[in-house]
Amino acid sequence: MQMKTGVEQSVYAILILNMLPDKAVLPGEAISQQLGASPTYFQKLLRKLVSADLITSVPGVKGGFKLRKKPEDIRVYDIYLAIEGKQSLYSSSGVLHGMLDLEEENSCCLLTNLMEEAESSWKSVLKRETVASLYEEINESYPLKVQLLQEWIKEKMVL
Amino acid sequence: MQMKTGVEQSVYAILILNMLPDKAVLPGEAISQQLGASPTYFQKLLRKLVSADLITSVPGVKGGFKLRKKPEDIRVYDIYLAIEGKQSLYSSSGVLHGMLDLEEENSCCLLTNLMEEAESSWKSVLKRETVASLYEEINESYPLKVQLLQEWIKEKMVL
DNA sequence: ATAATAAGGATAATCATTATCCGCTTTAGT
DNA sequence: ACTAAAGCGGATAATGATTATCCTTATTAT
Repeated sequence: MQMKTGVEQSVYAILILNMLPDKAVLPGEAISQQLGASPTYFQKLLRKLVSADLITSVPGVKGGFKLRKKPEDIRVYDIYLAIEGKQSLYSSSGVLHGMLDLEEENSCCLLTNLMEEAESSWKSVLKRETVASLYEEINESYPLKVQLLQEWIKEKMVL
Repeated sequence: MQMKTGVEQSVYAILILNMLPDKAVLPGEAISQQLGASPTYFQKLLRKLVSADLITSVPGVKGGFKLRKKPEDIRVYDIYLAIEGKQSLYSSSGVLHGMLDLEEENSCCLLTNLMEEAESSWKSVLKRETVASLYEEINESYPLKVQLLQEWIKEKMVL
């Protein structure tokens, strides 16, 4: 039971896009290189972020990606959800049914309630932090490195 | 990102063992049949529960498994931990490092803190419920079915 | 001694995740 | 209009974790 690495990559990808000037756009390949991710698969991740309305894509020769929302309005949870999907961490396999030989009607499952509560507790923490607050943190911790990243972005961005 | 089905099976296995009279023991194969689980793989799960000191095993011709602790002292979390292991839900792949070209020293990772907090929030819910409370619930919901299960246990148990 | 059971290792089957490839569409620049 | 650079979407392969099976050994009641 491990979170997909795609979530981590997506969060940092969005942090990079957050540093992009307005109207500018960054090609997916540039981002994947900076993150050390597989370019082709990383494009699939970006697609999911687009589908989730977190970023927008511009096709064509000067195309690329940029944020769709303000960083304060993108929660880590949104990114998690975009990549992992809405499927819950636990899904009953009906073991209780077999064990007690239950009728179809009463399909309740002891564990399901508890697990749902646990999951929503987990999610609520992910909902607290936004891209804006992450960027603040990272900028306070490594202002110099962020500066360098800014310059790299200016090289690679288009428009 | 899905919890192993082994967690669900283990929880219900332990609920069955909880209904076992003192000194009695239940063969692993009987349990797996009742749960509709693969017998050989289910034995592996039982081994993990033994290693975690949640149940004890008795080898030999009248052998089987029984609870090691009182049901009030077995939390759902203990079972989860026994099966899933202590590995956390999120583990950083060092994407941030590559992105900012960080030195080894400052190996902190933005996301790791948040994810750890989320995970401990998730776990704290699993720590609330015990086998005893689960048994109460199930017995209140399906007293008749539990009765039937009791009888089945009396047939299958040994010692 | 035999039979039933757990223990443990090796290995296979299955499934989700990650990765690659290819053909298509869109658009800026010439 | 043509070309090149980018995103889009489908098919498919590679990888890795989970689940499942098999076989051999150890333990113990009869």
